[in-house]
Amino acid sequence: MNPGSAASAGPARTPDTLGTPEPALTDLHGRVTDWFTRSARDLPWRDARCSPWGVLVSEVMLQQTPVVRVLPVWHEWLDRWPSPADLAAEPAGSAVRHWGRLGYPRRALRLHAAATAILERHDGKVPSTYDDLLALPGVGTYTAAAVAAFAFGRRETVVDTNIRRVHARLFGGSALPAPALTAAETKRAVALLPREDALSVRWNAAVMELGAVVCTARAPQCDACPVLDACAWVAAGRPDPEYVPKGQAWAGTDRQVRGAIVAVLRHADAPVPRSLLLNAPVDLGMGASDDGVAVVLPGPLAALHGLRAPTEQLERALEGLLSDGLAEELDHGIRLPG
DNA sequence: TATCCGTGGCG
DNA sequence: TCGCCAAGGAT
Repeated sequence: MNPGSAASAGPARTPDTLGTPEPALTDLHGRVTDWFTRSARDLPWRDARCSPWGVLVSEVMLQQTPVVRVLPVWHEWLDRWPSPADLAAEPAGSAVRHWGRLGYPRRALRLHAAATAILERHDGKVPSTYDDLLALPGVGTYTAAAVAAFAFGRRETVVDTNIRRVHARLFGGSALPAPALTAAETKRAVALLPREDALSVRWNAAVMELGAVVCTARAPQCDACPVLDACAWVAAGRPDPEYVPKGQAWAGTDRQVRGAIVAVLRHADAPVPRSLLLNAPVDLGMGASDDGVAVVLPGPLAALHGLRAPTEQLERALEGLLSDGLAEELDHGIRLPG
């Protein structure tokens, strides 16, 4: 049961992948959490008064999006929708519109669906267990563990990209973790987790923070690291990464076109005619019409047509948005989902 | 499991 | 300048 008490001979050891004696592990816990106490960023979702809903919203917004860009949108959302019921009472398109430019707007859609599910299945209260959280739309293994831990104080094994990188360097001696999460990594994270609930929560938050501000991907600030002397990667002379991360293509992709279309819809106050999305108007003036059909801000529409995307791609991107529920088509045009 | 899904700042 | 990267999830 206790991962660290399985060894037979010699000092108590955590499992093979780690090989760190118990006292050394306790020392690491203390040094990293002490560092966290001293230098943690003051983020609103870390405030003790922040609701579980606020934590859930933050975790979804932070999926693949930096803290600095999340902050203003998070405040706007929590102001506007202080509870899951408040969001669920609105059309899904409202969530997408107020998502701003955080990217991956399907997350807004899923957050709205999660709010609805919370209302229907959990009496409007964010569930506190890993399994119940995992069942919510847009909540995967990371987010379920993070919310259970940070909003409810549960002992969960939280594994995000920051924690993976810290573990890879500190214990694995590698510059970067494997391309995809491995079973061995999860096992190691489980073995490292402090036994006591409150300490495990701080450990999760602290290692994540360490990866976010010190043990960063590109230019790690090793001089500020509380466990520099224990780092296997530094001890090995900071070897280069063992593989080349494949970059994310962008220019000319469907994603780029989808993003441009959603931007148009977000700024439109009425359904936008399909023809206006697919074909560049002869005169790019205001793109507006007279009898209440559509008024489109010129910026996003000009940006869309500025991509010079083939009509076929525009159509494919639009169909994708429609089938994903990020847009809906009415008789007179296309809009965010009502 | 590999791929798709946005956006913008930084080294 | 431009590729890399950011508290992932769903399929």
